[in-house]
Amino acid sequence: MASLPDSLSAAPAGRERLPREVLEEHKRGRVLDAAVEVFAKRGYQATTVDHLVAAGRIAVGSFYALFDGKEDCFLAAYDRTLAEARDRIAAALPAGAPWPEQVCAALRALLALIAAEPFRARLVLAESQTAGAAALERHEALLADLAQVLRCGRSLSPRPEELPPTLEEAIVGGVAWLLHQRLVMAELKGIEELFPELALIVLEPYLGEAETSALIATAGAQAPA
Amino acid sequence: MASLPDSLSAAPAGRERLPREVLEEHKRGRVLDAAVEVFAKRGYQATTVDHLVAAGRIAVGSFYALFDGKEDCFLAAYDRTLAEARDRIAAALPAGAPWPEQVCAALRALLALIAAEPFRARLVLAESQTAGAAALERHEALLADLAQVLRCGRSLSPRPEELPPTLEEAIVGGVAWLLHQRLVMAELKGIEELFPELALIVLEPYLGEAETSALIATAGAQAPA
Amino acid sequence: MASLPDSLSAAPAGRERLPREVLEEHKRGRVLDAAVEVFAKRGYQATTVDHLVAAGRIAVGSFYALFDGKEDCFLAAYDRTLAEARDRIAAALPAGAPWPEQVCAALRALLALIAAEPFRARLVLAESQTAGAAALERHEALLADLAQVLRCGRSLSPRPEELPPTLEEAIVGGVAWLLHQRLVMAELKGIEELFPELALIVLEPYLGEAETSALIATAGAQAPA
Amino acid sequence: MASLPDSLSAAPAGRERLPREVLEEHKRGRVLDAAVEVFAKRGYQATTVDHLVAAGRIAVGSFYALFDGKEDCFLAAYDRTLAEARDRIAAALPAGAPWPEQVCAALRALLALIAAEPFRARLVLAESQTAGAAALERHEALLADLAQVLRCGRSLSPRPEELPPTLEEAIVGGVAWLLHQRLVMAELKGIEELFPELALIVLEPYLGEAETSALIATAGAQAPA
DNA sequence: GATGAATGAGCATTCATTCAT
DNA sequence: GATGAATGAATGCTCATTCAT
Repeated sequence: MASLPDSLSAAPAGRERLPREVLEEHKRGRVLDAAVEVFAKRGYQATTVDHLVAAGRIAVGSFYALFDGKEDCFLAAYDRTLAEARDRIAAALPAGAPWPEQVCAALRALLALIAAEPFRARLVLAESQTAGAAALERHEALLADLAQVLRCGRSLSPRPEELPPTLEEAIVGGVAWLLHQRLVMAELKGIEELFPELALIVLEPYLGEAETSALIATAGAQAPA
Repeated sequence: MASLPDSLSAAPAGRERLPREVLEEHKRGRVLDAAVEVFAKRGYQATTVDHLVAAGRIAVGSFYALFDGKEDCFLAAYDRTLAEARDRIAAALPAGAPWPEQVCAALRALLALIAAEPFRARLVLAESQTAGAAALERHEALLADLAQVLRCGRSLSPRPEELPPTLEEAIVGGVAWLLHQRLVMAELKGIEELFPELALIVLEPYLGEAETSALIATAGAQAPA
Repeated sequence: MASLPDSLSAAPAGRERLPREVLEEHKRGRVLDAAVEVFAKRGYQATTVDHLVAAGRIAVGSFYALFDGKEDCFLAAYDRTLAEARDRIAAALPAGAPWPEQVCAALRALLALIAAEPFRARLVLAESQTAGAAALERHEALLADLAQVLRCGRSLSPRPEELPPTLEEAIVGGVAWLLHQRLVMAELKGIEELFPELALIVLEPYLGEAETSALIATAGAQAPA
Repeated sequence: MASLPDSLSAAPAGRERLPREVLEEHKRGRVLDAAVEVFAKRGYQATTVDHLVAAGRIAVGSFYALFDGKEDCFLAAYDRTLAEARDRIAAALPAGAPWPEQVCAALRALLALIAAEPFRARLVLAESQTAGAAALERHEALLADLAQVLRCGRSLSPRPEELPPTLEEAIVGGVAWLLHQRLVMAELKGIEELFPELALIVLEPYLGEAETSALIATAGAQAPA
């Protein structure tokens, strides 16, 4: 679904660039971009195929050539959006830095992304729960994955064995809920200022209050844009 | 409607109980009980009025005499279920006991309720997020309310001012997420064993790790059924 | 349907007046009065049995004991209203006066009735055309009847044989249309001032312009209330 | 929609006519023709969308693509029918002839139209009164329009100031009523023979009995079909 | 006789999906 | 490959009528 490999492998010829597959992919991309906005604005359930078709400036038939139906379109939009977000957040991570700083950077990048792309954020963090079973599964997988990432922090804890087994799921679920709330209330102004709280909530269980606070103060100073 | 004769004539005799209003309410109750199950099993979106009507053993017209429509029925079922759950949990609280023990008792009661009534639990903790705007609002109000209750624990913390402002929302959201996961995966076996983890997650931020663990050990020993 | 004969024939006994049938009739009358208003306000089609039942302060079952259904209720209301109107107009006629003056008196009485009872007027002159086949038939019968009455005027014409055969139907239809228009537009203020025009339209074909105008001037002066 | 290619490419060749829009309009026309018949036969109220769909040989969805609903369909049928009738009657008028002869020609054309297209006549002259507020408004506008046309005749009257102000409304209403009666009774045989009566009713108030009779005799002789 | 709860046929409308052009 | 007209199953809802109490 991501078009990166295409542009890399289609290199041989000189002219006649972007022949079929690329155009195809480009079109799909356009439609998905439009779909993200429609899903985010109207909600998955209230969105009809006609809405998507109108927003994507394609014919109904083309829509069904591109996707299996509404749900498939949503999932494609979800996957694409999530993949891109992952890439961007990965790109924002300070390579080689210690885990806590990576977490801080990831949180910052996440909040920046939400602020920059509220529709996409809504799609991934809110609508994914109302778009049917497959989407819910993806949402659960995402949070489970993030919980797994968080679990690495246990090695930094003085007493890892005393942390509750589902601590990470709870942390991730809690943070997701905080963001979800902001998203559905459309209160995105200053969402980036949530960083200290979130960082505290996420890191405190592993580093303790003192160290976490110190780190946040430092990280706060480092924050670029 | 027309309960005048009832209240006048129903007092003396022992027979002729449950005259009009009571039967009416009883019927509504039956329908709501059936609705809870249908909503929980099929999901709100996949549920049609016909499903509800069939499960409730009433005619379509009667359904619309009882409710304004599908959503109204869901909200009524939600409200009823939540109110009853609140009552039961309140009844399980050790009056006069210190806050942490109250929290433990509430958590235990909650888990017992979920184990005993998985359909109702699903309705309140899972479907409420997919049943439209009004239901989502109720769900948000519920979590906000629980967060408010939790906020009382701050007075027990050695350094309340250093707790993140949205800590309670995160805790409640995190716990709700853990339960939600179990609910949608129908993994309810042994859900009551989640108690120690949940208690740790909920209380640790206020009491610290040591005290919380001690309390849980005690409370664990006390736990009856 | 009119209760007049009842009260006359039920005289024998001293006490125990108005036993069953009269009460029954009284109830029916109340319901019909209410029905007239409902039908006139909402229109026949938009009126439901529930509306009639609510307005008549009776139970649904009683409604069906009184009438065969909505249409039957309308027809009963129509008949009753029309019969009463006929009685009142008949009572307003100057016995023994020549035909043109009778017509004038009837027209005046009709306009006064419309002004005094707009709901009833609407029922008879407007809704009767939208209340199904039976009602339409009654409406046609009414106009045909009035046309027949008008036909008496031919003997006053200098050249009766040259009047078009359907002249009376046209006159009656024309007047009915004028009134219908006022009724549906709820422009009833000053409807009684329509008298000179209507009288001219009705009588001119028989009496000629000059005589008719003179009569109207006279009749106008005579008009009491 | 998308008629651009058509207008560009359709000019030269002789084939490929009636490209998109025309077919579309043709379909709508077919459906409206069928609708006229259905509405006329069953009456507006008794007609369901399913009836229209069946008669029009289209799918339910197509019906709603063509019209907003039953009422919209009726109004479209009414407008179309009335417009065509106006055109045909206008085409039958002897250009340059004096007003009374124009009126006679119009009346003849109207009666011929009714005889030729009884369903359409029923739709316009009868059902328009039972098809809801919008249709009734159209019916009133039509009669008001015709009354306005008639009002031109006043200049031919020896004493225009003595004609009642609403004379034209009464004449038009009267004639409409006569036709309405025939229509709902399905007595259309020999309806064209109504011409002399109608002409007399319409013209006599302006031209007097003698002149009108003479004109009708002449016009009767002229009548072609 | 009176009541009104219960019924369910019937209706208008939407929308995901197909397929001929 | 692209188009969008056509489809019709599915849904929510109303309301005239019945009948047990």
